[in-house]
Amino acid sequence: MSMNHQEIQEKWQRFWEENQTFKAEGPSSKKPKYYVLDMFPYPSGAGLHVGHPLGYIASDIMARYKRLQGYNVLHPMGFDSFGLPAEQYAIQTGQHPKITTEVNADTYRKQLKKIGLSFDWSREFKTSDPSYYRWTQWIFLQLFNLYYDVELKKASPISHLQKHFALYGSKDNHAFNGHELSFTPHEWKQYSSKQQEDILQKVRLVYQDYQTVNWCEALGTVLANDEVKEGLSVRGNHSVVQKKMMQWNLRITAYAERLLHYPSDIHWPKALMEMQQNWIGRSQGLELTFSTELKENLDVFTTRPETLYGVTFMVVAPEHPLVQRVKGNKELQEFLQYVGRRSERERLSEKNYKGVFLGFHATHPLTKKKIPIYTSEYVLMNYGTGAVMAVPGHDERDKAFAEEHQLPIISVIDEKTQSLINSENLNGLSIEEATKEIIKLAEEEEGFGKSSIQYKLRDASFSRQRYWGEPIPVYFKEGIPTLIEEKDLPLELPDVDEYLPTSDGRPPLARAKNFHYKNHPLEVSTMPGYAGSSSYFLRFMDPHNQDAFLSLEAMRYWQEVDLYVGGSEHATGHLLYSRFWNMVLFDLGIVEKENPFKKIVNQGMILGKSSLLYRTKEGKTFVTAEKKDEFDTVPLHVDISLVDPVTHKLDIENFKKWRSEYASYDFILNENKDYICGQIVEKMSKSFYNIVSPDTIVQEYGADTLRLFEMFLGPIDASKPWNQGSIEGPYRFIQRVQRLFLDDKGNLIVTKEVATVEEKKILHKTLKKIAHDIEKFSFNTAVGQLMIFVNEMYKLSCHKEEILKPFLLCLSSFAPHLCEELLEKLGEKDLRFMSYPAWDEELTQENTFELPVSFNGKRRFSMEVPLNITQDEVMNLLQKDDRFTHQITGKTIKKIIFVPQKILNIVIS
RNA sequence: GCCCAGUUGGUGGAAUUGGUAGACACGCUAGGCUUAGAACCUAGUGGAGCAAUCUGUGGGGGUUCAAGUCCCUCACUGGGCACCA
Repeated sequence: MSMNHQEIQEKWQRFWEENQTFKAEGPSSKKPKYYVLDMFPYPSGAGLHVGHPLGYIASDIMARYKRLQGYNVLHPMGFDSFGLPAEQYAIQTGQHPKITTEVNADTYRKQLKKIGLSFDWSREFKTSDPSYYRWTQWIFLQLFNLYYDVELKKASPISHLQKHFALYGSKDNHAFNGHELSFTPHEWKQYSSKQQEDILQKVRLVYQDYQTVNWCEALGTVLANDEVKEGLSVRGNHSVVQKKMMQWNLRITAYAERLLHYPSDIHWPKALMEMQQNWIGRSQGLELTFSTELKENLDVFTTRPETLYGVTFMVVAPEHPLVQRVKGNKELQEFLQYVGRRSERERLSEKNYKGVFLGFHATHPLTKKKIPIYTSEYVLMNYGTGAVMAVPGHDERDKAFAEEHQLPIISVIDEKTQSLINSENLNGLSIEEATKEIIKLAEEEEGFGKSSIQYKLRDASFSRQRYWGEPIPVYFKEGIPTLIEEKDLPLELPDVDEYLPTSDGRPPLARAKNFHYKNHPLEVSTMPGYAGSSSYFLRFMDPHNQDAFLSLEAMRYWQEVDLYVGGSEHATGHLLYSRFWNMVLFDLGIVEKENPFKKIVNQGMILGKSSLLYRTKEGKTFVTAEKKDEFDTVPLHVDISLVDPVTHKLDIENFKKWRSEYASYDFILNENKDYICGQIVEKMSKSFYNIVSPDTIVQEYGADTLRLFEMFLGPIDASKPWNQGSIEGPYRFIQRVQRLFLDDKGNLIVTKEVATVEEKKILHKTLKKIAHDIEKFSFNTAVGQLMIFVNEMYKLSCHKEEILKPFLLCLSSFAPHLCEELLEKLGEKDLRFMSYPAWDEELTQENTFELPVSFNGKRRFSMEVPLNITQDEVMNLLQKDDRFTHQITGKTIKKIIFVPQKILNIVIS
């Protein structure tokens, strides 16, 4: 009789809770620290499916393993609880999102505990708790009071800059973006408070500005670039248009260069870093000034300075200021109207480059030729200078435009020799030499340009016209955005009668009564979803501190997240914003490390297997999968609980009950009179009826089996379908482990016998391999090793405590409930006071090995030899071996390759 | 279009980084136990062949004594970016 996993789970989960087993020690701990963090979830109404815990289980194994290794492990969990679904539910039902959030978080917490995850729940918070978002708002205050100093390369207090302005005006200021300012100290003093603030807004790290934003009418809010895909909102697929609005923004562009660099001790997946680097999109080039027939010059940015002689026309974005200078050009007006009508999406998909000549010219800085200036959609206002020097000879888009408008195309680089042609005195130079030469000309001799670096990264929009988010701690004093005082934080989210925008289109917070501060109106937009998640990992270090965001002791002790587990989809969102906030806090001396996450592991997605019925297009009939091609059918998702997971046979009776509208339908069956469903692998989703809940698995097989199974599915970072059939393996393994310790009646059969060398060797090799696999995050092979160990014990009929007890410690990170129970039966009180067994290095080594012997690269046989055998010794042995003499009879040995401990290859002819 | 990752039995996946494939598990086959079934235990299991042996890591080519692993090329799958000058 095997133990009841339900009972054991409940027993130990209660034990852990009562004894606060996983509570991390404070910063005064003498132990070394290890901080393992999971990307905390948004608690949705659907609860967890088996895909969610994949990363949690992996990080939990690491946390438990590190505890056994003697580390003080911080392994917290919380909830990213601000967000759209709760708000939309509130709009529909009138229920306060706080309540929805609470209920959903409770469900999540319960589900997570059932899996036996060793979180320190004493540190839990939700981002929507006022006691937490107080500190999110506090960081907003910091950002508001900072500018980025390009000389010091760090954030600095805005008060320094104010002093500079009063003494020297805008001259020689080192503020990022400060070059746009131009005033004397006298003028500064004459400015009104409002005018001064308008200037400061141009340099603050969080600032208000009219911005062309991604406005989603259907969601009634502004979206960040990464929340929009191909002109549609990522959430809900609603259409998104460009609109000018007064918005709060984060000046993340100031940190573009610093965000590009990672310290050498950081271990992130390569793909993740590349994604971030592409997103930041640094390009080095030359900014050139072309004089025009108007008063204004035209600045362009190019990464190909060497093609300067190939410029035959200029193109500026339709939004470029130069375009507005043109008056009374009917064709241009029509064109601008046409552009204005088009959505972002249409503009991007356009491959025929329409454009209009503006009616005047620029002068080429070297040839002094007149170059016509055009405007076209393919040039973007928000990259570089919003204007390009067109080189149709070497740029596809410029070429397409030139062909469309019959403009000359000059080739300046010979394709064969890769050297310059048609470029006057540059002719014959290599691309590299020519680039240098042009830069020299531009910067020094002729002075028409300077080296420049451009980034694709844009400032991040920080306003949302939404209710369920952190209120922005700003009020408007005579129209001047002013911070509320730190002592008055948190600025709590007010109650409203409805969660919709007002009739005049203002955000829901505008509905709140008395939403004022010192009799002035408060900001009514709220922070975006990423605000709450951009510093939560720091707050976990010191979650109950009422006086500070993070105490000095906690910061010095915990330093950074050692291991961060989560999905790679956060590469350009959460992970980038978090690094940015962390860098600002680093500049302020509030955090110890410039980068917050030392190692990141991206877990893959567990996909669902959906079942499909095939309905004929006309007629009320379903066709079995084998015969679906004989009919014209449309697929229909059916709940996987109605389908046999192995045979894919449909339970027709229950299907008809599930969907009564199909009760009268006919079923065309196969030869065996069965209806077989089609299968496809896709994301687990409510709407596909393919969700497998961890709760049912835990109930049927136990939490330990679930944990082992999820780890055994494959590499942690791979996406893989949930394949329920193979859960039997880990389930049997758990049973087999039990049977090593207990007989059918549940009596302990473990003996105190002394272990043999062979048994010890197996144990110590396992201990070593498992430790290595865990460190390498190779959990699937680790589980394999555990299984091999148990198989070996069966073969040897070994029930010796000396061997089995250390094995339990090794297993306990994977299957904690079972191991606690068995260890208790062996007289151990509490896993907390035990440690991962040290292995004897000598016992893990073999002193002989199987040397493969091959001839001409073909393996013929192998022989057991001592580890350190020499080539001569091997050859001596071989002379006496029939298998060798047989092979070389009548042949000559041309060459012998002997690689110690690897192979002996004999080349014969 | 560009960048990255991948392609190994019926299935999920191993392979000490160039050392002679397929660990572990599922499934399947046979046997044992059982009145029977379930569970469990034992053995087998890439393909072909009675066998020796041959052949095999998406296709083609190459480097090497030796290639799943390195190079070139093509195909496919997944992910990211995409008028970024």
